[in-house]
Amino acid sequence: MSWRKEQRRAERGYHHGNLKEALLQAALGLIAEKGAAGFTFADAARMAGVSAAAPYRHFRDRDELLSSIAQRGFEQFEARLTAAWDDGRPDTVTAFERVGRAYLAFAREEPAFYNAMFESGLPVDANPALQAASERAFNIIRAAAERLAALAPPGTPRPPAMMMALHIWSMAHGVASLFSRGDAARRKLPMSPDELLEAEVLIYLRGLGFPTDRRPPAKSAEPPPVPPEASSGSGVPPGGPWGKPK
Amino acid sequence: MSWRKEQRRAERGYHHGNLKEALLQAALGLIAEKGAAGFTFADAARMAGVSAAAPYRHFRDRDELLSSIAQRGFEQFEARLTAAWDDGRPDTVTAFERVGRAYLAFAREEPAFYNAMFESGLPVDANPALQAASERAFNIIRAAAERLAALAPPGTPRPPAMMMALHIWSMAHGVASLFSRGDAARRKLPMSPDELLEAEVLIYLRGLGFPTDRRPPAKSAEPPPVPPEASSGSGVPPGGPWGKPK
DNA sequence: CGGCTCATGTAAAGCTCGTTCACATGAGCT
DNA sequence: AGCTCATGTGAACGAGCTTTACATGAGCCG
Repeated sequence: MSWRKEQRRAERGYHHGNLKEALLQAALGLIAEKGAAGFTFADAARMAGVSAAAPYRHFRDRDELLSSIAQRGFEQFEARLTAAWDDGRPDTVTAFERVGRAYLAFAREEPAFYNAMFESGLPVDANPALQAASERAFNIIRAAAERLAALAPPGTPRPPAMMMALHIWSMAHGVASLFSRGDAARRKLPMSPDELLEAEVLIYLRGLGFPTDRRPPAKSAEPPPVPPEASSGSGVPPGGPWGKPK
Repeated sequence: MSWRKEQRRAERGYHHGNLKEALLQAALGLIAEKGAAGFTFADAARMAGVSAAAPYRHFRDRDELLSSIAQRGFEQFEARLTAAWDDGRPDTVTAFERVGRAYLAFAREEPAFYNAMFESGLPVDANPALQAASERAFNIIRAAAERLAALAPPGTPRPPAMMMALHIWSMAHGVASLFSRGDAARRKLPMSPDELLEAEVLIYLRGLGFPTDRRPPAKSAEPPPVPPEASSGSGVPPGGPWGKPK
């Protein structure tokens, strides 16, 4: 069985040339397959065709590899959230919902990153760079919440943007971890995780007094038509975000 | 170092007498300390004062021990949620919020159980007993949501109880995993996880049209934390669930 | 070109863990 | 008293993590 390794060596020489990147890619694949817990340093080395000790030239230990992946994940996460937010276009509520969907999409499409970021149990605050990356990502949600809070219907107390951001984050994370990943996704649900989160966010926003059943006329003024129902007895618009009751 | 084991043996004889339970307790302690990932079968055996092979007389493998703990956790979880719900007394909304707090309290006070149940990555659907226990716990939330849904203000579409239950679950789980456990709890927040979740749930319920600023006249106590200044024009209570804006 | 140096890779070894196996012990029944 | 079987032991295997001493060769300097 040794000819395999010999051949690899023959193909690429004694030095790999790009081992660090190769290890990251290998780890990413392994984590996607078996989870951060199941991934092994040795496997990554094997996959890259080097000895088990080689990775230590590039990462202090297994945790540092995991950390690197998590950090990279937070960066991509931030990028995707930023793109989804698109600076609040075409209107704040629409963009806000798009951020929520982007959160779920990331969790679904990048299970390895998501796992390393949120489910690997590595101490986020141990690595300053990691913590910073994590905060940058959260700040997108926070900035969006800030804009949303500024739209609070007149006459109502303005909700703290930070609180809103934390709420939205917890909803997205809760839905993602419980229903949108791995075998958790196998739970039988009356609706898709995306729909579930969208409804949740909409109901929440309505609870804050935002008009959510209809979008403002796109381009112009944000401070939108407060739905007439808002002044009625219960303040609840007809037809819930979950669609029409059957 | 061997005198240690010898002495243990001398104290308790060849047979432990209650090894299964001792292992469960040991594992619980270890998981609380180092997480489900960090816990080792060997450590549990050591802690119980037996050889590394002894546990295999009581558990097929490490996963089965973890599974047992998770199951026990779900049972305690169910018990606590049931107690908190108290069949909806003194009123549905109050009881509902109490369930939310019980969720967080459990996550905080029983980190080992919570870890095994939700963060250990073990396949819930692999073990039927485990799955059943998990479902029983969820059914408490679901039953509570059912009752709450029945209270939907007249004239509004009744929200699907299942959806409400999933929403509440995701909020509680999201807050618990992000802010209420381990080093995640070290994130600096403008409010406690309990307050965060309570506000989140209240806003959500308000989004569904439930009156949340004041409880229905409970027969007994039910001290109103907020002065009853509720009578602005917009149908939105002044002073959000997050308290007074400063 | 020749030689030096240092980043990068290797092999071997020590440790822990999970797991299995053959064997030991003794509690409880007959 | 003797049997039996559940329960515990020790040794052993393979695998992973990590360190250490050594090997290789790419890039640089004269």
